Amino acid sequence: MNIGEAAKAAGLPVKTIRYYEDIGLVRPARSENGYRVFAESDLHKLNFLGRSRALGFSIEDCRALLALYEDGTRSSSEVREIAERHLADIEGKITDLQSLRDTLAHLVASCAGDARPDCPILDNLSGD
Amino acid sequence: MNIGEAAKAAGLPVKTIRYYEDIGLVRPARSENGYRVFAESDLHKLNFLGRSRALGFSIEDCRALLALYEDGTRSSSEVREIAERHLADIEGKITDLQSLRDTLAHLVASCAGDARPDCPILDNLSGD
DNA sequence: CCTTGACCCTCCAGTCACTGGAATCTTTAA
DNA sequence: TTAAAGATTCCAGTGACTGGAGGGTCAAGG
Repeated sequence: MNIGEAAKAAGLPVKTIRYYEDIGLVRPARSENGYRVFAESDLHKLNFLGRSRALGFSIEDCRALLALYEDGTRSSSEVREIAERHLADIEGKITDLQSLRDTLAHLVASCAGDARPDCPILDNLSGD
Repeated sequence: MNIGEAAKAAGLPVKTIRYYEDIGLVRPARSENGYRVFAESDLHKLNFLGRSRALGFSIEDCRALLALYEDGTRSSSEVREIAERHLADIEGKITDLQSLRDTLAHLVASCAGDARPDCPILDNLSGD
């Protein structure tokens, strides 16, 4: 299976798959002409990576998760720790964004948004 | 006023201020020895930039906001538009993160997190 | 007068996870 | 035969800084 087909099957751009090989996340074989050849196991890894990335895990987290996935002697606590850290990270980001949103929403609501120059948004940014 | 003092006054790292000059957001004067000299107006701009960035506006948004701030003939609708776009962007991000959080929270909750290898998190990532 | 340390300068490289593009080769279908 | 599609490598750019090397400048203390 060539890279284009693998990309379709995994739902990832071709470029991304080449990048994943570059950084050692997948190691597809090569045929005589130099083309990458993806086996079922490679496809499985690509799908795993796609799902992990979609959940927002960093590449390094994905690397660790993939290693744990392939390690039959893992303990689920190792996996859970990674996921917990990521979850905490996301919750922090949500909190930060919510506070930004509240501030911005107030500012937007207070601005007439007409042809006049007076603008509470700019007033706020310039230090009131 | 040298860059170090300006950095303290604006609450920004020295490096960041140099970077802002690089990309044309501020244009401090120079003294004979080549040192940057920050006037009150420069400080004001730096504070404006710090607050805009803290609200999550992109550098290009900041550039536009600063230009509007300095343009007495602006209409507040221009400012409001930028803020509204940014607000919508943030709300989109919050929604995305919340859905990630929900998924992750379920996965974390379903994982024993003990010494055994069985792990619903990995099961999910590998496609069930 | 000299040194020390705190500043300041510029320029280059790295971050993260790709993405775009150039230049080239191989395969496939008409 | 030829054209299109798909493959290859390598280089550069994204956003918004940040770190570091290698140097210049300035005020205070001995």
